[in-house]
Amino acid sequence: MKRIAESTIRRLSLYLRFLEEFEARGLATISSDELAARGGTTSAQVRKDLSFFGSFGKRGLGYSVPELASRLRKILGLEREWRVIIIGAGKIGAALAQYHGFAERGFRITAIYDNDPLKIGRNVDGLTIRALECLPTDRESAEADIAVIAVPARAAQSTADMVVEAGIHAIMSFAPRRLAVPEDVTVKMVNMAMELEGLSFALTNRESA
Amino acid sequence: MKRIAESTIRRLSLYLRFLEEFEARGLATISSDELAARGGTTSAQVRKDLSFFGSFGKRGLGYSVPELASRLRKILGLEREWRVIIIGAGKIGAALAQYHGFAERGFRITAIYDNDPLKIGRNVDGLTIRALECLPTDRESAEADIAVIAVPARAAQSTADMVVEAGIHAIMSFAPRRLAVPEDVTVKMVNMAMELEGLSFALTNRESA
DNA sequence: GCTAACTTGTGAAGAAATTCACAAGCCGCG
DNA sequence: CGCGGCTTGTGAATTTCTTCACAAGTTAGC
Repeated sequence: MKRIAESTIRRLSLYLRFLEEFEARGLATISSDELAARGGTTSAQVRKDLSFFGSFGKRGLGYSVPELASRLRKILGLEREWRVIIIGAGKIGAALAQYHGFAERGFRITAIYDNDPLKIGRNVDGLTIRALECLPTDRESAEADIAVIAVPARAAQSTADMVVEAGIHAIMSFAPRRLAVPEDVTVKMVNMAMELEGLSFALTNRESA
Repeated sequence: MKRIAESTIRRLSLYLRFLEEFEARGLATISSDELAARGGTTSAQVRKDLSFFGSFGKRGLGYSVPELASRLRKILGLEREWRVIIIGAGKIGAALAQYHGFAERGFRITAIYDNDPLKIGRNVDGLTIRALECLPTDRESAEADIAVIAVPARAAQSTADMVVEAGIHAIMSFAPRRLAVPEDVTVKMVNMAMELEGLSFALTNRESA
């Protein structure tokens, strides 16, 4: 299978959300044009994105909403539950642990770690913060699919090493730096401050302003 | 000025972080190669990114750390403070309001709104949650530079309309859908669940797995 | 002041992503 | 059953982004 662009996956994820809305409203079919309008893209883009995975539509008619939704869930791997551990119980880590939106989409948080003795043992939304040094031997981390790294930037690489050692193959990192990992480990960097800086740039460089 | 790619801006933002680290450590100069290594890119990419804005380096020597940092801050518009309002005091909105990391980078949260009577009047980290209907007349929203939209997806568009009406030109939205706005308004969509789905895809489609 | 070792800045080449454009297929109606 | 109106799927064209490669400039050492 050819390598799929990250932007394609991001869009598939978005299409799925629109389909879920349509599903809830009981609509039977949808055209690439309607999907595109909601996603802010073009119908050709929608069809091209889908074409990497097969042909799911009917010419002249469009796509069956429930069928396409189901196919996308399968493609994105959302038919199962994923177990997520959070490392770092600071502002970001704690906020994520308390945010229930992920569980609703099949990402269950199973443990949260920190290395601050003042935090260890405390409770965050039903989860007890554990000592980071327990990570290598914990059942939860051994069974986890995804690790969220929410530690200070300088500790990010050593944390990533630990996570890789524990056999986890997917990392979502909030630290603004590249993490060196084996190539069978996928890293996604997330950083809201950087997004805000993108807006700051846009505001600063507007025509008028 | 030629249109600058979003990916370029994102990288500039990242370079700036590395420069700040180097600055703190007192290093005087850095080469494009060193910046690239930390950012997971190539030296040519770093130089190309910078070249859109001028030439800041010295051949044979590299870049002056404090000077390049200062230039990047200027390019990104980070020499001033930006006023941010948050709309939606649910899980995400409240978490953002309590997260002090933004203020540290010059994004000061000046108000938070909700339309739930049960939430209005409550306090979140020193800010009183205000009624959404006050937004059009509030001084804070009139003076705000950036609006964070953290409301349910179905309310996102009407919220965006309100924000645009209030004269705000930059929106960070957590709702997974395209927002229709005038072209002098910049929208950035952020969605952690979609990022997680990207990891889910990667895990599902690994060679071995 | 000359040479050797570096590093930038940038056109040109190459790769990747997006858009175009149209043949092929489906449906409904008379 | 044939025609008209739609919509998909996909090669080709186009646009955008990244990488290459090298001239030009800088410093350090002798």
